[in-house]
Amino acid sequence: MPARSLDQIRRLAKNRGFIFAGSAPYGGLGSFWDYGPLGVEMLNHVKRSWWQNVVYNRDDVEGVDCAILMNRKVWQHSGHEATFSDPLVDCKSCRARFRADHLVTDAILARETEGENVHRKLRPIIELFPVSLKAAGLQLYAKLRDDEQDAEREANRRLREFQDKVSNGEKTSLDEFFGSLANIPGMPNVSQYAQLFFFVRRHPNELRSALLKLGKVSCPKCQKADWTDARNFNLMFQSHVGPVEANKGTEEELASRVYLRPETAQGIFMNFKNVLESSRRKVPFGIAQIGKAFRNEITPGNFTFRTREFEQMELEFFIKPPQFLQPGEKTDEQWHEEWVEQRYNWWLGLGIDKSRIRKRAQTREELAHYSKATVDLEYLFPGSLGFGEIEGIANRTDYDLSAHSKDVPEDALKRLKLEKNADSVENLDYFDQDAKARYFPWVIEPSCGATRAMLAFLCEAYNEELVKPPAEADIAALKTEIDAAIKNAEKKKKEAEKEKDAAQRKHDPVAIEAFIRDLTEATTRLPQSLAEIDGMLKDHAGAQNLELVKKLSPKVSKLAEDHTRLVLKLHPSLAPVKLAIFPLKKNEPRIVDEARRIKHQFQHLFRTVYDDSAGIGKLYRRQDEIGTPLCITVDFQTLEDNTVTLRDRDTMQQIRVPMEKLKHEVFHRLGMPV
RNA sequence: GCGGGUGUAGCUCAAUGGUAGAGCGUCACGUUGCCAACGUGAAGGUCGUGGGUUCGAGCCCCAUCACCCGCUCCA
Repeated sequence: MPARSLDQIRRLAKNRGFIFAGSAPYGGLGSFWDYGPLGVEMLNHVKRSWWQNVVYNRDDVEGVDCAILMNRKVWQHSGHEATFSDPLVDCKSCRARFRADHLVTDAILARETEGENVHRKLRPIIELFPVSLKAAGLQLYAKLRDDEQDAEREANRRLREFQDKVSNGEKTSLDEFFGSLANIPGMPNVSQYAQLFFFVRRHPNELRSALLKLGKVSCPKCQKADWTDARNFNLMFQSHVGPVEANKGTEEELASRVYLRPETAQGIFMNFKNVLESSRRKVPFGIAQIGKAFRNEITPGNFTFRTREFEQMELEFFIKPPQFLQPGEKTDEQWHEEWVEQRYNWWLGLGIDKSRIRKRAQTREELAHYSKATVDLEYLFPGSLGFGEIEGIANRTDYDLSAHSKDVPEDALKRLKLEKNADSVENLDYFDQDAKARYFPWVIEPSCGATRAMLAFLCEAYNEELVKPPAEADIAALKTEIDAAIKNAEKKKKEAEKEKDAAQRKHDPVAIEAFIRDLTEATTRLPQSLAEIDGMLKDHAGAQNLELVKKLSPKVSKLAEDHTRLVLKLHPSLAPVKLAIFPLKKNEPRIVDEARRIKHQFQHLFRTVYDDSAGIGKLYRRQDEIGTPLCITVDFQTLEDNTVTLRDRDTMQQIRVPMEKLKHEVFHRLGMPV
């Protein structure tokens, strides 16, 4: 059974030297993580395995490693500078800059407080103003979600119609839009302005721009109502090349500004021609790259799942556009499908269980405008995270290479919604000898997070196994205490239910109920579920602040620790340490010498450790915790017949292996070529 | 971003406003003939950080940071 919470993984990762919080002596820095001795080994293995899968094992892929900093124009023409999130607008009159969504919601609230149409349900929201403006929109959103999901869907549909009208220049107005919302069955009876809160927060810049204009929102600074279109604040980290002291936005500043790449892909596109010519490749072929990427995420979190600095493994696979295909050649759809399968199988091959990984085709609404189709691979992470994207395989058509080229046919520009590129001095196109045609290749892009992959593999490998059953009397006593804890929890639940004011509640009755249900169920599976219950008492949302649970928890922990082992069932190729060698008796020089000799024999091949600092049982458990697949123990018999015991991590079984067959046996079990 | 919660040794957690502790882990020595053995000893803390109240703060107040849970968001 894999990890139940990311907290377990975080603890193990810290204790054993996989992953540490960064800048610890200074209190850390939000969501930056350092990889320790074992972490760097494992991350390297993840990357090497990927490289093996997409580069070595194929005849049609080359690798590159590009600079993290690139000419700013790369990011302008890739679209990143313009379209990376938070919406900003400028006042054309006084050049002040504002968050578009804030402006709109501010204006709405101002009208509300002036007495226009304030509904009673809105009063508590208004009272929050101006401390938590957004909370107002969110509360309405929560209300919609809880009570009227159908209404929300219908409202969204009408909103899209409205947006289309605005962007097509058709005649419409806010009043008309809200009029159309009012007759949706189940729509909460709150004012138009409250509704607006909700929509402004969640919808795109076209709408925000339209609202600014239609709503006649005036500039807080100069009172004029003349706005630029809303555009997105970008999530790219900025830096400067060379010494610059100019103010932001000035010509001098812009001239030296660079961005830390938010994806590695653009470096590949920049080198399309270099690789093509230097490696004498023909389409179809691919270019792979592994490297760091940076995004100034608004909400990082969930351990290493979403961080501002992370590592990507990306492949851009260049193929013929559909119109040049000869009979029998693979279409873009077929290539896409093939890469989805290849990548999916990579995950399965490294031990991800089918029940926890899924392919999910993005819906048409989700697709980026250049993408024809995208399939996400999602892993079922523990706890609240749930299914999270670990890889996306996109069909990017000819968007990227066209976007960076100087001469692109008019019809293609129109189709791709691109402007003519006056900055580029090259055409990233390809002359196809067979088709006797010049074209911009299409691109299939499998893009995988290396650091996310490592997290998924850790979660998948995490196992707490019962190795020896506890005494029946201990189990019986434990059950009695659990019963008491459940009764106590039920009492707290009832107390919480009586308290009508949610803000005054000490407990969340829904969470407690789930906790009681889960705990009751797990208790029936004792003693197998011992470790599970231990974790539940510590991490379950409904277990927080329950007195008896707090008392029970250490007892369960003790019992669990005594009878379970923690083992990372990592695929051998991912395990940070492949082999550990122990002397059975550390005070016997002949045994110690022989163990060290064996370590020396293997250490140049892969990470190998020698350890004699504890009893043999503890030495095994230590290696189990970090996922070492094999342990070798040298004992007295070794001195007589030159054999050692080889112990398997997963089964804990040992066999005797003669020294001359040791290398063969180890290689075989590690899945390495003998 | 919002709401709730938690910050004390590497980890899990104790400690009426009055001398900072336990278990586990780590290290050293001894012992130990295969699955978290034992003995002795040691290291490790300005109690997340900064202010305030007080004769005195781990504990009370304010601020701030980090993390967790639930929403929200999401390359």
